[in-house]
Amino acid sequence: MKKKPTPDRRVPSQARSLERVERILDAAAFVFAEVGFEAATTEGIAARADTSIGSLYQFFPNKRALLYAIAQRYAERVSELFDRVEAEVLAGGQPFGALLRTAIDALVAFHAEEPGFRAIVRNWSSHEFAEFDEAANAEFARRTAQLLGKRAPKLPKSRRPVVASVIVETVSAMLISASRRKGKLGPQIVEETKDMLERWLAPYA
Amino acid sequence: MKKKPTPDRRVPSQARSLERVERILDAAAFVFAEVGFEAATTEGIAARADTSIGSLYQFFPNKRALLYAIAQRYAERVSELFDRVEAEVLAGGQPFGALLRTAIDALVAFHAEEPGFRAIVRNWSSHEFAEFDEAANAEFARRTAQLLGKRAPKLPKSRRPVVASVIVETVSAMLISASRRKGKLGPQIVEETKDMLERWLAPYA
DNA sequence: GCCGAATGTGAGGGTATCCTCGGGTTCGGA
DNA sequence: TCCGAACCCGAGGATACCCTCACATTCGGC
Repeated sequence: MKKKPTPDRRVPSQARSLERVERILDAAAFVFAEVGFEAATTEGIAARADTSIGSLYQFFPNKRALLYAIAQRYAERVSELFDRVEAEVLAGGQPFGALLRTAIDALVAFHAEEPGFRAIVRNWSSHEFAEFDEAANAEFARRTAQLLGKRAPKLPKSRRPVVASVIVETVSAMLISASRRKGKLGPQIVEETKDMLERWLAPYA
Repeated sequence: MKKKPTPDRRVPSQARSLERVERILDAAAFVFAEVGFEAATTEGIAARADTSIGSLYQFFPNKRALLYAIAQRYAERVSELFDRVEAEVLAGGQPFGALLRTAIDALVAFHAEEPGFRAIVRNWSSHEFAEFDEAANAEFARRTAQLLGKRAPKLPKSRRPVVASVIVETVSAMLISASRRKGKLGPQIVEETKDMLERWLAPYA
């Protein structure tokens, strides 16, 4: 529990180092998603990025900065996903249930194909990253609550934040548990979860 | 990723050592629940148990054995909780929704007051304990599926295991997320989750 | 081609933590 | 009371891993 001096790092400017930083982040995302943050080693990440441990520390002050960088890289992508859902809401074409299902499918696909996102979701609720967890959850819950305001008018305004929290927690638990199962069970879990959420929320639409 | 030799340990026989083992387990449960498994140190656990690191390793071959021992200690208690719910089901007095709510309340209370149980649930889905996670989940899901067979006859038999899995994952995610919130938000999350599960499952009753 | 800045490297220092081990202490049956 | 077994202890060996640093290499404007 020491204070971290957090020494400054060089900001990459040449194309060579920019590409190297990208490779390091990809490798870190892969390794974090694969074995978890604690078990991951910086040397392993450097090796997988086909570079040296020294280069890694040229650009990242410490291991945790890697996770933060990945988070930042994906925050925007998830935010775009929200944007798209909001656009759908404004277009007003889809019924509530279909909208929910589409959104969840998009998240599941994103989670499946992006090791970076998996790394984030997996370590989401880790002890080490309580503040980060809090911030991410607050952001997602806030936007979810906004959507509820538009598509679930029968839901009392005071309950919106809580309902949004439950949605966010339920969906992220689903992502993790579904991705851990082998065979057909994963997709089945996703489908049942969609049913659950839809039936729960439908009366408020 | 080495093979663990897992050397044998002495089995406590005298009252003195039995009590010491209990103290060590209590301390381990507390520390694991407090800071997480990875961040916990065996020396810290020994200190909190008011004993020495040497004594700890007299009875436990390694750190992970502590978590397993705690799990075993609580497996029985949770099993008893299931027994009670099953008895209620057989008695047949309570309507489905009330039964669900009672069961969840019991779990929430248990989770709140037992650091051992918190330690287990928290590390439940940790990477390091995949096999253990699998086993625990399978057991809880199996019993939940049985209960569904009795109280949700309209649910197709083939969907029972999946629905049971979703229930188990949702409830454990709820336990963790609710216990992390300060103030009234925790209990509110519990209430909303109960609503969600009840509304989802009611049509199958 | 020259040269300073940017970049790359990996052996090793520092530290944290798991677990052992040899020696001392306490217990409890005879 | 006696004695072997059970128990307790904590310094330190072994290991793992984060991160630094001094030096080598490459880049790119001139």
